[in-house]
Amino acid sequence: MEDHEKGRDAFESDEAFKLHRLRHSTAHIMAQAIQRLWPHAKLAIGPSIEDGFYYDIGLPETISEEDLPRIEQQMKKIVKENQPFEREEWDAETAKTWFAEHGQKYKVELIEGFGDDTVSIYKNPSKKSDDVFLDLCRGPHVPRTGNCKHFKLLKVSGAYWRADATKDQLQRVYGTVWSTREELDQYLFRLEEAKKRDHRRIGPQLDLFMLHEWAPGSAFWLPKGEHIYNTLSTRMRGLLVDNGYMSVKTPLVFDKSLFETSGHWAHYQENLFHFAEGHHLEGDSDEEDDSRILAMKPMNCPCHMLIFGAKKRSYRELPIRIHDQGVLHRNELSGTLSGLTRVRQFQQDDAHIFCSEDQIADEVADLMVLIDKIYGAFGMTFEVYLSTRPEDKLGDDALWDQAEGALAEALKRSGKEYKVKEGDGAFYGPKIDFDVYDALGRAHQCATIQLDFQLPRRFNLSYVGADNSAHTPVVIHRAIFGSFERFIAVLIEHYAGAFPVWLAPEQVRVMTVSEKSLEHGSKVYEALKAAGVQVTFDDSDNKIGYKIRECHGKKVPYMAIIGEKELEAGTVSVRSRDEGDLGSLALEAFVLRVAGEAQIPF
RNA sequence: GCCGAGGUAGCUCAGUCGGUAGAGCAGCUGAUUCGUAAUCAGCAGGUCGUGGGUUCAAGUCCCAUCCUCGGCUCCA
Repeated sequence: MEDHEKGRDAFESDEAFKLHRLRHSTAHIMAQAIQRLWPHAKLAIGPSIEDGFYYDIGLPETISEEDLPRIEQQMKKIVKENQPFEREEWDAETAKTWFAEHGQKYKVELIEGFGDDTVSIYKNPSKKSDDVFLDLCRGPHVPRTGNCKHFKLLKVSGAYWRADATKDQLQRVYGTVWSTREELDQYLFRLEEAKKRDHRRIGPQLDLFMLHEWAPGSAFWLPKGEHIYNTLSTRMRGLLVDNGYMSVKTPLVFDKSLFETSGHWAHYQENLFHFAEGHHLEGDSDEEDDSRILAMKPMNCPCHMLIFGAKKRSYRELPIRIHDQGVLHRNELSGTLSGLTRVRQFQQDDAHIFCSEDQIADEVADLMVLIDKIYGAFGMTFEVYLSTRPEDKLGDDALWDQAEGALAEALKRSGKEYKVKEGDGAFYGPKIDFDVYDALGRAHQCATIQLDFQLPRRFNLSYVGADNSAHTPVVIHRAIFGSFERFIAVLIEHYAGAFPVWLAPEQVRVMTVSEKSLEHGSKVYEALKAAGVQVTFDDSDNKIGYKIRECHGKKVPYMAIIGEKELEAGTVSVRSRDEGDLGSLALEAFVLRVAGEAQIPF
């Protein structure tokens, strides 16, 4: 096989393979450029990633964004030199010695990690100097550096050697590269578009939510955002109750015993907010005394275990489906917080289904129908993944066989294509993950279905079966939106803030052309309000053009413009956010239209 | 938490070498009564994230701290 074609089989398509090769090769070019600028730079790894590449570099000086143009310039020179990529097989010991002599300790560590007798090296000889850049690399690469013209460096950040916080902190330089100038431009344009849709920009702009430094990681939902939140949560609750769920509210603060039982205290303690029950003033040695330790729940499942366990249960009751939108707190690392997508306080459309093993397939099949319906209503598509038993799992193989079989069966019944991620399940059970795609084609993890054999055991849960003996129920953890916070963030970006009428916090804005139409405008406003429309009235004495412009900025779906013509005819002049001027409509017809579009489509 | 960048009026941003804090939009007041994406004028708005320090003098320099942002999964 040609050197440049090695590894083709691992990719889905020629296109994907070529992009990988291009990206990985450009990472080498960047490494060479950086080494020209900082000869003592220690190279770590430089893989291709989705849409680009990065290279991790150990360097005492910091590389800042201002250095990127210098690096790019150097890279352009290397591209122009059109150096070949030449593969060589080296004896591992020889390679280790070479890299050690050149101060490349990470490469030495990598070679030791492989444990192979030989390693492959890629050389980039330069015609202009004796300088030969070489790097430990599995390959493959494009034939020459001249193949990597359309790149751009994007950002620098920190990253740990081998993703381990106890190891050296390296500097990671990210870049992107494409086969053609057009593709590069398109990608950069997409980045710009995504920036414009960023929920952290649009959210405050549209008065949906705000953040404050005194509540890091927790959102303030302002009236318009609260309306969206409430629309989604109320509808979801109704839908689930219609589908045989019971809806509950459960406590926020618990004795730590609950989490000792659930396992969170042992495995999740660093993410729990906890405190002593006794009354303490600042400076007291708070939790060292003998008072009880309380913790805020990070998940609802332990509460639902208590509810199930509070009564003697019969197989006739199963499945028991408990829905709970309880407020959850997780003490995420300060550096990981981000807008609404990574928060410390949130709510989920959470539910736990307690059932027997042979009910799993039916339950999951029903969920697939719900998930399909809901994401369809938002115009979003999704991909499905089945994650199977990992190596360090709990429970015997027979149980896993049955559970994985049940999930697979449910997926088949749903008719959805799905991919299997072998070994990617949780230690306590297999799961189904959903990648939801927004309007920009970006994937988000929202819905999830996870089987759990362990938690019911930890809580000693049982039900009496038809055979009059005790059985342990299986628990299905499931969410459709996932966290409302994250889901609304996804929606804001999906719609770019231009929500459909049924979700829009302000559906119609009535506006007057002049003072002369105040009275008729007021009537229209009242009529819409009486019909249950989310309507506001702009009776300011600004010019109509100004009002339209302002309203457009707030992405209100409909403007009802009221002037003297409308007063005489008893109509409204309607301007749609998406379709522009719709002309005159009878008031009743307009009300009907808006009310129709205000129906929640799931 | 760690590495890097940032924080100036409600928002977007300017502020040179350390020498009296600026603009546009938004807001308020007044005028204007107007037909589909910005009417005019005036006024007000600031402990420059917070706390220390250096200096005759700090938005600017130094230290600490908080928050926000880019990352810390993609394994040569």
